[in-house]
Amino acid sequence: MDNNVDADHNAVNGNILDRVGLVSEKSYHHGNLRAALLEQAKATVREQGLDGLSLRDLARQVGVSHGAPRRHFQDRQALLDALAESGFEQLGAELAAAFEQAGSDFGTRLRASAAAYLRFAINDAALLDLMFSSKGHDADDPLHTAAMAAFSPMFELIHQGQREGILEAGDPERIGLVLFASIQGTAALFTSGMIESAQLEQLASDAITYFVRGALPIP
Amino acid sequence: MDNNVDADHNAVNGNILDRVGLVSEKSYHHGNLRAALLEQAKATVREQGLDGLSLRDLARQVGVSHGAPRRHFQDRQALLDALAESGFEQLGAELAAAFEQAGSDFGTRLRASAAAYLRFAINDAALLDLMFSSKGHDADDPLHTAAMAAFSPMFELIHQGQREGILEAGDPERIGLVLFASIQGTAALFTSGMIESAQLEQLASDAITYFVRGALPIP
DNA sequence: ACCTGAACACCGTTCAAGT
DNA sequence: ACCTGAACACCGTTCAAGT
Repeated sequence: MDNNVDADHNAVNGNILDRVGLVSEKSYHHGNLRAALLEQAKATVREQGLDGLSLRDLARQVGVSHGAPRRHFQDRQALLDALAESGFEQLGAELAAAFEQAGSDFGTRLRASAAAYLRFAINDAALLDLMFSSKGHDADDPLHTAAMAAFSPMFELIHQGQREGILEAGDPERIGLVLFASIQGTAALFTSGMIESAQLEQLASDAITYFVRGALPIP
Repeated sequence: MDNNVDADHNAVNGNILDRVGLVSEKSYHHGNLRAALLEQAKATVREQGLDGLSLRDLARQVGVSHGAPRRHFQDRQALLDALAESGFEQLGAELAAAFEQAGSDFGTRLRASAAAYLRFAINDAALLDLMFSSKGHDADDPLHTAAMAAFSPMFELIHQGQREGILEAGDPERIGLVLFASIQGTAALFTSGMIESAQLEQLASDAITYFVRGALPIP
């Protein structure tokens, strides 16, 4: 086998030995430091919030020197950006899973997807905050792409609703953005403490009902 | 006059001399440091973002030693909380102003208020982020109160819509939260860079249209 | 290619001391 | 009552040196 070429070409994100699990846990010095840092960062943000995250702490917890992370993230902001991006990937996966497990009924799919979104907001409030924080975002920001990819099950759902005559015609992305905003706003009201868990369920239900009614075809 | 008693009772937020403007600009050492810090913090957050805000910098810019802010804000978080609260006060004032200047038509008032909200989001994106950031918020958090107070013109608007038969019956706060979430979500999609300025107007318009349709009485 | 460890400038927080 | 300034522990970033 000529796995040499492959390893050199894409050596950052873990090598074959790691994937097969043949490398001991202390082999951070080769291959998977980037992933380990992100994983630990995510856990820390969940437990301590964004302010509890320090590069030096991270390096300590993962067992490397404080200068090591620099090889994988140019600075703290680069790590936060990567963390946000991986957050969108996870959110997208959970939305897609909820979408698929919900059967084929439009309303059921919509409610299941929204519930998955809000579950993410509840479990990883600080991460969701980071994902929607206002940094200098260019138009072709990878985060923009990741966010739209994550929400793509919702856009697909809009398309289904249109095919079935439940939703009005029009650009599915334009209509989907209204749904996106509504769900994200609901999540934000909860993570920021404006509403309690008890009100969240009611608000989420209302938001979806209003959206569906609002997007009804005008007959 | 016995203004001694009054001054002692409420000496933090500037004294009579300040209000009348009889105190020179270098009199920070007496009375208005807290307000000066908040004002400078708001400007810095607007120009540099939240990460550009440092207590020591603030103290420097205001012309006071780095230990001085502690007299008015126990720690950095306390200053951020106060900043968020003052942000809600400003947002509330701007919503109320837009509400009043919009005449008496329900739709006009609704669009004007939403536009004012989004104007705030555009001008002070980082501040809005801070206002909705996920810290440890109790149920009786002053921020919760400030947010609801800020949005109260919207709740009043819901009430008007119900009186005029444009909106369905029900708890105005419950219905208003759907509108709140929708507008805040729209703002978040913009401040986080998910949509561009060009799309913002379209999304805002759609969000309001869908809300009004969604909250229509079911005849 | 990846990691270490010293060095630097900066920060938040505390606290005795000043007025 | 309010502010100063030294002190402390910690942080992000840089960079020569190691393997």
